[in-house]
Amino acid sequence: MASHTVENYLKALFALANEAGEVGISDLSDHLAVSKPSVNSMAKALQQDGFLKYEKYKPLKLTAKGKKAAALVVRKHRLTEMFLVEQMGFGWDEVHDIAEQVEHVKAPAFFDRMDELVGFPTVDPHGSPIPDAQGNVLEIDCVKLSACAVGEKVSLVGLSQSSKSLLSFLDSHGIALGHTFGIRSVEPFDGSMTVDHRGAEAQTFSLKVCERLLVRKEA
Amino acid sequence: MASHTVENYLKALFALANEAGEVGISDLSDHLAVSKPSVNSMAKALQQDGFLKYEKYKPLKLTAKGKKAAALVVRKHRLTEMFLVEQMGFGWDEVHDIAEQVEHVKAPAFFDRMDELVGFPTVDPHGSPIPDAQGNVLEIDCVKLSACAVGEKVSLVGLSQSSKSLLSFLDSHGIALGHTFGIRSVEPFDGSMTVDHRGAEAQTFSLKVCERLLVRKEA
DNA sequence: CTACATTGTTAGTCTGTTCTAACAATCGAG
DNA sequence: CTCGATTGTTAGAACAGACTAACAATGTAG
Repeated sequence: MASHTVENYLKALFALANEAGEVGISDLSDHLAVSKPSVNSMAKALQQDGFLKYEKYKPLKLTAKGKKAAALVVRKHRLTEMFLVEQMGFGWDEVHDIAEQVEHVKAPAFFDRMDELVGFPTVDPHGSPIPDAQGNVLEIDCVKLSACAVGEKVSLVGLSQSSKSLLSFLDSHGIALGHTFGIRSVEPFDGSMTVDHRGAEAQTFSLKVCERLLVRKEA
Repeated sequence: MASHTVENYLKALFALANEAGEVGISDLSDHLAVSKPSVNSMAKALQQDGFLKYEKYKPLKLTAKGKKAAALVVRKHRLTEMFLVEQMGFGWDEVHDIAEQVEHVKAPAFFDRMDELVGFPTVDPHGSPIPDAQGNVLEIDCVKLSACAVGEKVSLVGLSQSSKSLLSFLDSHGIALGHTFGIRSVEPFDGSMTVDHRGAEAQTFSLKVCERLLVRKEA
């Protein structure tokens, strides 16, 4: 199995490819807080091991093998988050850092048991999909709240780039996955949106917030 | 905090000191499956960091700081084992290897929560004491079964050097912590003992087994 | 189309942890 | 007390993963 470090590179590659498409050396360097030469030499190593297609000056591309390996790390991470919330009583804003550590444990039975104990979930506590044991990732049908129009009714299914500060923002506004919003108005100047939350009090979100909320349009 | 590797050295030092008193470079080398020169250089490093007192050709001695650090690693290991058995349904023979991995997680809250969820245990699933959060280890009042005499009644409180094979031996004989034994006879030739198990069927254990069973004499 | 900013690469070094080969100290049996 | 076995040490090298400094390629604004 891959080292702790390699697992982190794979996970980063996977995440960046999913949100940005193209992944450059600098992106990884920023994301992992590691120098560009370090990323460069790791890229060569990963290519050597067949995880990555790497050509000088070209964007980095995970191979099928790399994608699968990365998905399995993500699986361990997200199962752990789910377990921490459901079985251990942690808040959704506390689990990321712990899972970041636990995900490197090499003991399949440990994660299988977690999976079982939380009832084979398909999404983690932030609504992100949990890859299956073969490394397949289910695409979730959703759009950013910022891409919705006045009058639409939507429900919150996930977050893009959930950070501790976003999570506590949502907590403090009483917002959780599954809640519904009806879009009242969009401010043309700054893109902020006013919505009613669960059919009740109206709330206004900045564009920055709206870009992080992934919603599904209600029937 | 100490690296994965350093934690393993500390844990080994702690374990060896507890059963053998004196710890030599070779003991550690065997226990960790690492060459003697490696141990030698790590010994110097640990001394540098104040975990160890090291003098050429002298046995290794953990300092107070070293003992505490080691105890805290052991604490994480044993809490994890307890959690795996009590909350996750693993067998006592399955948890060592998983805990060996999980013990290196750096997230105090994670272990605190385990502690809470299993009710602040004082011993792990094999009867070994769990050091407290300050690194203090409670001594357990027990002797090897092999040190007991005919006619005594004892109860099993722990195991010394529990290995997978010892655990499955005990499982297959229906023996668990807390069970009582009455010593019927000791074979002078090979030291094997015949005992009655929980006041019922008689069983005979080899000396090797009797040296691994830690018992408390019943009132 | 050039010039500069961005991005990527090379070369060389450092730390942590490991190894082997060779040598030195210690200890126990006779 | 001495010899041989055990145990410990030194020296030297390897590998993974990271760094800085310096340089090269790329792409974009004017």
